[in-house]
Amino acid sequence: MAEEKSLNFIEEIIENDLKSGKHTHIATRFPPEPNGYLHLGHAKSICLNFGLALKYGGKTNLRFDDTNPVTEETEYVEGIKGDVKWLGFQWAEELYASDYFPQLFEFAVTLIKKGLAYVDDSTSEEIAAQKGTPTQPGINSPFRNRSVEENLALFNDMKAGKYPDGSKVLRAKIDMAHTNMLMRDPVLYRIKHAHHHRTGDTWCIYPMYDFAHGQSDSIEKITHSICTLEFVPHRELYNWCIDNLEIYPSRQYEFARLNMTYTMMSKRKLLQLVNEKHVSGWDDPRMPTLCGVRRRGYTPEAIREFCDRIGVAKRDNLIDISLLEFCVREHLNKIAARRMVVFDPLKVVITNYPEGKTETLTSENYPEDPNGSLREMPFGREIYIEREDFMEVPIKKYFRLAPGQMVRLKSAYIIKCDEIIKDTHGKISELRCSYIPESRSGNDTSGIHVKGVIHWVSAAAFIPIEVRLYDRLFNVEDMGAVDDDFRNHLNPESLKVLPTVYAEPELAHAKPGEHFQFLRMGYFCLDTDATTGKLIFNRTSTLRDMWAKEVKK
RNA sequence: UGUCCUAUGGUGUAAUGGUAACACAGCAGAUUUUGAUUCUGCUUUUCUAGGUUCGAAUCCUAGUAGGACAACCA
Repeated sequence: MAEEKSLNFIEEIIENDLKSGKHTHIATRFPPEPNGYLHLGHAKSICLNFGLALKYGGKTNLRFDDTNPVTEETEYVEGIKGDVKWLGFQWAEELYASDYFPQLFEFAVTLIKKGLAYVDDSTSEEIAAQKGTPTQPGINSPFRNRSVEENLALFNDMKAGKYPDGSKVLRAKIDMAHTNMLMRDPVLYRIKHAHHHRTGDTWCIYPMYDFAHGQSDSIEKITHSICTLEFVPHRELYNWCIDNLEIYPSRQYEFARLNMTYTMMSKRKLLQLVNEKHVSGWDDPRMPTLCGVRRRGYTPEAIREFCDRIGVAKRDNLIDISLLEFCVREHLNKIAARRMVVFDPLKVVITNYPEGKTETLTSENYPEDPNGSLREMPFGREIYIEREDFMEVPIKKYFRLAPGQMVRLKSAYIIKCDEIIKDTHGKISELRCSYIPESRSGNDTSGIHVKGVIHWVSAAAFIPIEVRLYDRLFNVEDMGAVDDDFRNHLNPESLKVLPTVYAEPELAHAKPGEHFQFLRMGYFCLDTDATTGKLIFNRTSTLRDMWAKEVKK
């Protein structure tokens, strides 16, 4: 029997609706506005909406909320579709709020005829002033009592393009003293003589979110319209429209959006980072965008697992980014092929290894898998090891290489450090070591046990590659709490490029989309900037590092 | 001096009137040809005050704290 997982509050609502017979099936939707790329916050919503339909045997539409032509572009539509697919979900139908413009126009006419909407000539400043404040009631617009006939004529003229932008709006006629600001005669339609990415120049009036979203849900017979908490006050208006239009009663439910430490999910601010070139683009591997984390090497499996673990509730949250990293490592540990790469090389000459001799050693690609494949690695008299893996004066508990000490070269031999060679500046330029011929991995008969195991590459056969090391984008834990400019908190060390590091030759065959673990260095993947002549790898994530913590103490 | 939403370890999420649990993080230890992985153990929790009840994290009331709402954005 499968372990019973407790339900989140939306699943509870759905199960009750199914049990009570209110619904026989469910329909959800994911409604992005095509004015930017999707980020991890959207991933939470995608996993929720698509996951619910999958779990309860319903369907999920992908609907673009494209009611504002001045900020929306086809480029974003394509990006969003690619991201949803990459995450692993398939929508039932690809739809656009703009498909409903004719229907939405008729809905507006219906409200006018019912005396529930009017054309207002007030300026946006005047309308704002009429609204009042959360603690003070608003006042009626002087145009509030126009006749149905006049409103109808005016609204048709708005549609016909007789008025310039901003000169008139259609407003709902509700209650300027309502405690909910959104119910104080909200704007339903505005004039924008702008080219729309789908409808072109057919329209010069566009519906507002509140007049498009609920009705679109209703048209598609969405049973559970799931959105984030900031739309809670909109629910009253959402229901008002549906009730007065007497259309299919979709219902809105709100959950808390995802917030994460050391990053930021505001699409507006992410766009600013892109435009001001603080990052290389929407898909910069430091960005919390889906295209960014994909380029960085995060897997859809890891992100889905993350979304599953963070849960769904109604209280504000700040998720520790280490949970995301945990999910990424958990998946990558299983699927990443192991390779050896030396970042900061220190030459080692094995003095008792015959000059001119080379041999081929094998090492496992997937050590977690007992039947995993092997790869071949050249070994010779001269190799490079990580400079960090040698200490002239070792600190306590250091069990790597030091004068007179032994260490194992991963999948090769045990070596002992005999001599240090320094350059004229006193910097260590080379190590002279001797190896134990009987200690070869696989048939070690030396009987010697060493605790330290380090990675290495052959000095005669390594290939140069570039690696890009990423760290958190911001150096403040809770970016939601900063009150000055968010750009003041960008982490200047979020990207470190190592143009030439030494990799084992097998890495030359790396293909886009493959994941690797560079032994002891982290998880990496080929960057999209890589060419056949120049291999560039992104560090997806570091490995957990208990030694670094030990050293700090 | 309004309306609405929310309050459980450091961070998240469960417990649906009946022994407060799980994950991440942190700390210790075991294993390890990656100081990784894996395994074991430990630290830490119901906002406050009343009330209902045999029994309250859960229900009620009040308070406190945090968040949302005054775009012709979504």
